[in-house]
Parts: sequence; C-alpha cells; structure tokens
Amino acid sequence: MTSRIPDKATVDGLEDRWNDAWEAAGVYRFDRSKKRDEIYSIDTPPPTVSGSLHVGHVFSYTHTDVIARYQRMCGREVFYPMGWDDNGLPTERRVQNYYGVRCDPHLPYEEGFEPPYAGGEGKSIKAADQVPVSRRNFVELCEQLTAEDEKQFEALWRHLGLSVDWSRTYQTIEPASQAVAQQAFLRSLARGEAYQSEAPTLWDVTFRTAVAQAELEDRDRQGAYHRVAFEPAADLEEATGSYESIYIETTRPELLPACVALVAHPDDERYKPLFGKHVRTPIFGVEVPIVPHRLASPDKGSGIAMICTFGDVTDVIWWRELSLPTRPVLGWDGRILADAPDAIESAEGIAAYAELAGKTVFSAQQRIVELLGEAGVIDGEPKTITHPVKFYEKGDKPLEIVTSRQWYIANGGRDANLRAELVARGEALDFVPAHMGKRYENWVNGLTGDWLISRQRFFGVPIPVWYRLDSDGNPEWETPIVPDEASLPVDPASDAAPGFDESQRGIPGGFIGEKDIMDTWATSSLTPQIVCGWREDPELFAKTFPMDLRPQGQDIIRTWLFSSVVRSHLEHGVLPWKHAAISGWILDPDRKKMSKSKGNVVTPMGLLETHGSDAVRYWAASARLGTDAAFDEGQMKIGRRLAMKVLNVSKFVLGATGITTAADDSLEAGMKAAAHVTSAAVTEPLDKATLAGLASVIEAATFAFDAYDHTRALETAEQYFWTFCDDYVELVKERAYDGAALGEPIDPFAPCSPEAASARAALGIALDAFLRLFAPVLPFATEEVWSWFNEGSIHRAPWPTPDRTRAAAGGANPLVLVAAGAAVSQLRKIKSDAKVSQRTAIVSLDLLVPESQMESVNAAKADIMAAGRVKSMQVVDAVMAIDPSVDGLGPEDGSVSALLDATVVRTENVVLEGA
RNA sequence: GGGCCCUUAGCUCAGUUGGUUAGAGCACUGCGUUUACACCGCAGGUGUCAUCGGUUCGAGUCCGGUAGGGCCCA
Repeated sequence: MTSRIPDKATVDGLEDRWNDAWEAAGVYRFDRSKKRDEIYSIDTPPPTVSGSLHVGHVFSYTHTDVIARYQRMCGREVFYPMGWDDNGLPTERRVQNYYGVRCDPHLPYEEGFEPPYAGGEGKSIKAADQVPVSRRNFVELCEQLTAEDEKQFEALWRHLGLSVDWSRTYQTIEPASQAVAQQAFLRSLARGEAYQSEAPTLWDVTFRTAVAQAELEDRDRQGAYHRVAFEPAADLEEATGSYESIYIETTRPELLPACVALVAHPDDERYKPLFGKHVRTPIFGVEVPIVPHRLASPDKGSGIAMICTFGDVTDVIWWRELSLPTRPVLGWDGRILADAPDAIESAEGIAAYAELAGKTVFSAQQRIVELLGEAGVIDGEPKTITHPVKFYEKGDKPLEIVTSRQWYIANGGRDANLRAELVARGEALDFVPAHMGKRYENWVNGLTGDWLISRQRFFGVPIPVWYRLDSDGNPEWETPIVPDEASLPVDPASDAAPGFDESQRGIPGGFIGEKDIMDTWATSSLTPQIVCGWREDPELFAKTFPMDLRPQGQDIIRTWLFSSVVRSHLEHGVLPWKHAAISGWILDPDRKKMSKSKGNVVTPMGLLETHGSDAVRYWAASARLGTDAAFDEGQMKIGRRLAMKVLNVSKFVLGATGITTAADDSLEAGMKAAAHVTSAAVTEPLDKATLAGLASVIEAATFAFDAYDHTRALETAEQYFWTFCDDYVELVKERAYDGAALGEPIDPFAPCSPEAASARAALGIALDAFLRLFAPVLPFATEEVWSWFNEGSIHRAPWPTPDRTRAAAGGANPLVLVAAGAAVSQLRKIKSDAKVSQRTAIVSLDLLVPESQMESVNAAKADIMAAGRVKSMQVVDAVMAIDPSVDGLGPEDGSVSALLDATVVRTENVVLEGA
C-alpha cells in the first residue's frame, strides 16, 4: 500500500521518524544571516550531566520548546542552543564513585590509566578504597564520563522533540567556555571588580573547599549547651568586688582555645557593669574582654556568649565589627591545628591544647568536655537542643569557618550603589510569572558579602593568574601576573606565566600558578556570552545578545539568574535577556517535591515511550510557568488522546474533502487539491460561524502566547478543537460527502453542490489552522498530518492569523455553531434515553428554542436534521411552546418563568422510527 | 522572625478589569461499535469557592484578621 495517509493512524513511532527528517532537512538550524530584530535567542539552561535527567527537566524544557516553536512559527529565527554543565563538584563526586578514584594533584600523569571500576553508580566507594590519580588523569575521566552522559541526554531531548539546533551545543568545561570565563574574570580584575582577600571563609571540610553564600543551606542538628564558668580577671574582680564566675552557654566548647571575647547585649542590665572588663578562659587561662553588641541575644542561654574565631557567621561579624584578635584553632581538614594560638601561655593551657591538637571537631569536643569536667568548671549536665546549622548544600558535615586567601567578584554585597543598580536591573527584567522578581529582589537586598568564586577543587575553569616569587621564594599575592586575552584558555598549573618559562616554576625569583579553580557559577553565569560568541564571533554576538529569553527553575534565581545579571551588568552594562520564564516544580501525587532519593523510578525515557512524546509534552504544557504541577499520567493520557484525535479528524477532513484521493497519487496532487478545496466559497451559515469562532480562538491563543501563557493558548485551542470535532464535523458530515456512496473515493476537483463545497472549504481551512495552533505542543502528530498534504515542515510554517478564517467567515455570528451543537445534543439525548442506536431516525419532532437562538438554529436546520437523522422537524419558539394556553403541554413543575430566559434547547412531540 | 505563593467538585486545575444560575478534564454511571477515531463517541449527577470580618446595589474575585500547605531568606 503506497497511500500517503495511513488506514489506521497511530502516534507510536512518530518521534524517531520525524527527528530523523528534521535533522536531515535542518529544520531547526539557526540561520545567522537574519537581522537582529528577526531573531529570537534563548539562553537554555545547561543541565548538569553528572546526574540523570528527571521528570522535572522534561517538564521545564518542554515549556521552553513550546515557546521556541511558537516564536519560530511567528517568523522569528530562533537561536536555540543546548549546553551541558559538566563543570564542577557534582562531576568530580560522580567520577569518584563511578570509577573508584580520587584526585591527588601531587601525582604524575599516568599514560593509558585504567580505572579500577566502571559503573559504580549508586554504591559509593569508600574514600579509603579510592585509587589516587593525577589531576590530568582525573580530568580525563571526568571528560570521558560526561561525554557518555551527554550522548544520552541529547537522545532524550531529541526524543522529547526539543527544537534545538543540535549543531550548536556547548560544554561549560570546553576550552571556548573556559576562555570566556577567564576573559570575563580578567576584565573584572582589570576594573577592580575581581579581587582577592584573606578572610574568614565558609569551608566544607569534606570537600576541602570554600563555599559561597548562595550554596548554603540550614539543616536542623542536635547540639548541646554546655554551661561553662569563666573566672573574673583582676579588673573585673576589682570593679564588682566579688570573685563570682561568669557563666556562658555554648554548643562549641572545643573552640574555647579560640575564644577572643565574651559578648552581651548593650541594654542587658545584668552585664552592663561588666563591659570593658576581663575574664579568664577556663583551662587555657587567656584573658578576654567582655564586650557589648546588638546581635547578642539576652534570652539565649545565660545572655552572654563567647566569641571564637570562628564558630559561626555571627562570630565573623563580631570579630570584624569589634576588631577582635584572631586565634584560629581549626585547620582545612576540619581538625584542631597542631599549634596553640600564641595567647595561650600557661603550661596547663598548652598541655590541654596538646590533647586536642589533631583531633576532629567531634572528638575534640568530647575531650574538652571531660577536661572541663575534671577542672570543675562545667555547671550541670549539657542541655540537648535542636538548632539550625549551616551546611554546604552538597556536603554532609557542618561548615566550618577558616581564614584563607580567596577570590571574590563584586556583586553588590558590599557596595550599596552596585546593589541598587542590580536591583534596578531585576525590575527591568520581565519575570514570568511576575512575582518571581520578588525573589530576586529579596536575594540581592539580603547579600552580606561579595561573591566568593575561588574553589580548591580540580575539575573546573582555572583562575588565570600567576604570582611572582620574591628572592626568598614567597609569592607576591598582591600583583598577579595575567595572561593575554588571545592566549586563553590557560591553566596556570601547567602553563608557564607570561615572561617566564616552566623551569622557573616554584623557585625564588620565578613564579607559581594560581591553583584554585572558579566556582561553577562563575562559568554558568556567562552562558549568554558563551553561546552568543562574545569572544570569537562578534557578528553573532551583536545579533543574539542581549538575549530574548532565559528559561530556568525558581530554585536558581539567586544563583544562576542573579550571577548572570551581575556579569552582564559588569561587562556590558545591560540585562542579559528581556524575559525570564520560571518553571515550577513537579510534585509527587502526595504533593511532595519529586526526588530521586524517594525512590521514584519514573525515568523520562520510559514515560516518553509509554505515552508518546506529544502526550508528555501536553502534560507539561498544561501547567503554567511558575506553578508547581502534579506528576499526572492521567494528563498524559489526555494528551495522547488529543494527538490521536488530531490524526483521526485529519483523516476525516482529508477524506471528506477528497484531498486524500489526490494525495494518494502524489504529494503535488494533494497540495493542489488542498488549495482547490479551500479556495471554494464558504457560503453556509454554519460553516461561516465555525470559522468566525476559530478566528477568535486564533486571536486569543496568539495573545496568550505573546504573554508567555502557553497554557491558556493550548486550552483555548483545545476546547474549540473538541467542539469542532464533536459538533461541527458531525453536523456537516452528510453535506460534505455530497451524496457519495460508502467507500467511494471523493474527487476533489469534480463539480459538487455549493453547500458541499462550502463545508469542504471550511473543513480544510479549519484543519490547517488547528494543526498550526497545536504544532508547538504536539510537534509530532501535527507534523505527521502536515506531511500528508503539505511540503516542508509545519514547524517552519507561519503561525495562523485570524485574517484568513475571518475573511471566509464574512462577519458571521459564532453562535450558530453553539446553537446547532446544543440542538444535536438534544437529539442524541433522546436516543440515548430511549436506549436506541444513534443511527435511529427521528420521524418527527418539535425543537423548542429560545427566541434568541431561533435564527441560529434555523440557519443550520438542514445540518441539524441530517446529523440527527430527522425526517421532519419544527423549530418552535420555546416561550410560545410552553405557554399552557397554546397546547397544554407545558412543563409539569410549572416552571414557566424559569424558562422564559432559557438558553437551553428542548424537544417535544418526538416520534422515533419504529416506535 | 521576614518575604513570596497557594487553599474552588472525589482528583488535577481554569475562573481576566467585582456583574445573571461558579466552569473544564479525569474519575464515576448509563447508552451506543455511526463511511475519522474502541487508544472511540454520546448523554448524565457532582460545590459551605479554607475561615471570620469589612467595602459594595452586588464578592470566588477587592481590603483586613485567622487557620492550613508550600517555597525562599534570616
């Protein structure tokens, strides 16, 4: 069988067929010859390849694709690249587990290294069992694993039908991206926005890296308040005339050797007299002052707290604002430092410290509690509490604070002017939905410091600077050596500094390379610059930047969105995009956020295969931007039904119009037939009404899409589509067939009655519009139908305008279809109630119609009779008919007045065939 | 503690600037295999619009309080 239009339509298998065809024809290939105002550019989120894609990704990426397809049909050249975020810690961690290795930068590179495991997914290999490898070997494994992931990701996205230009993919770790990240960094360095600073930094002891404010999260942890006595120093004893101890309560007794002061609220009457006087720390005997500060809580514990360098971020604030000394006791490995702070001078103090040195925070705490107990300075039993503790969002040990040299980029956290500028940028950005802008504003206004971008990790973009070594071999941190922009990307760990050669590395008078890499957001924040060709393709950049759309999740407004705005503001002085489309979460049926850890084994590919991509896309498109949606396979079944309906009703329309007959000969003949059929005059009131209604639907859908409300657009089209199928098609079937016998092929060019020609033209025009309206959401089913009688892809066909349908409708009132539909409904109900087949003829009946609809029903009377197989029908004014004085057959409940303004059509005096 | 969002039918959700009798789909029940469709069609019932108060001729809609849920930030 060579027929173009299948006998039995199916949505199965459309994905592979059309993806191949689209790729071959380059349907989604970006045409860079277009002008700026013809281009719509999208800053697609690069998914993290170290995880797997889940249902939430499918959800939000579909939203973007629906927008992309709409814009493309509106005639814009869509710039729609796809990237992979293979940068950073998640990849490192996955590589460690997958291959059973860990990075040791001191080791030499090993050619042809074979990792001990492959595919250790899920069962994490203990750190002790991981084989240490060189940084280069480690990075190679990262690249190897991410390449495999990226293939799988692309396959999924293609199957889902994302209309991405697959010739434009990028990786956040690839050299070009690194070069962009480094160039942006160097420009910020030159302008003074990037700087290094020795400062207390939030530190993850597991990963041994600094952590930025945006990566923090609070978790409730058990802790215990220990009530510890501090003895008064001489000045305090003199002032109060007593030798009573001051009791503080602390959850971190192990930081006692790091204590630099006690602090109480300035208004606290209990402690007011003590401010400025001193106490001695127990065991260690260090004299520390009692100081006032507004952040001390009078109602927490005893109302007076010890300040240590550093137990938490409040300690940092106190330390900074009160200019206290620094007595660090914690190392980068989370263990107590070997050497006691200089302030500890007593023999007992030094001995006690020696017992703690080298211990983890946990064991040091146990030991010091014992020591304090032995010394008799602990009062009572520890009080167990639950309190919020800061964690790195990817870590599982509480963050510590250590002092180290780190790189920062200004983000308004320490500069009110910059902050105000960034808030203003946020206000100028079109957030969809608008209230998401509040999250941005809250975040910017809540910043407490600049953006810490350096990380002590391995797989990432190196910070592109070197440092001279003085004659003693000490690095000159203040005057970094920078590379030429043309030489980017560079790796200071293996490339020699400009003006030096490799033999001078690490020797006095030579240089050393910066060993830190950048935070992954330092690269991701530049995705517009990466995809638009900021560095190496200025012509493309001018045409695509600032971009039109940034789609992303609500959880990364404070990170990705904000940091992108920062970079664009600093480098280009503009917003990076006009619109930010924020997708919601996918929730379990039990309203919890869907997560892998909960053992949800719904894989996206499985879903697509079970329901079909169009169906899954329909489910996603049914949820508005910014709104959380339930994971609902029922909704996918509805989408599948819609896609099937599109195929089937298309088969009907093409059959009844005769286009099928012609198309079975050749595509050219089919196209000619379609043009011929739809050019006929639309004369019948019902046909005109249907097209008039359709014109309004097109208008509404277009309006909704322009406002980034794809849900409304879909709903509007869908609702009218079902009316079209259920009512209009049923009403005009007979007329369109024009007396053709069962199974007889219809010749589209043969003469037919004007009524039939009118029906066929309307059917053809409507089908064409519906296919285009659904194309963004159901790209496969619509393309399939389109291919039966059109050349090229529907996805490059113009979005419908109301003009064509409106012209054919000739100002008709859409109400005719509504009224006629209500009438056929009544006829069906009669047969349904009488439990007879819908084919049963009605010999005669009176149709009671409200006066307002008389004209409409009369206009479609012949179609109504044909659809209901009615042999004789009287259309009667309902008000007249129910007047008992007319025929005595008014409603038995006497509800005459209720029917006076009735909008429903009723029937009376029905005689069914055979009754 | 602060900010934002949400609460409408058994379920998932619409409901625009206040305006007749608050809607859709699913689920459920009944009927029907009709020359597009059984992966089907048709027909049918379904409500304390969380709650209390206010504004108004009129409130699901606007304002305030309360309760519950969610997210973000302290």
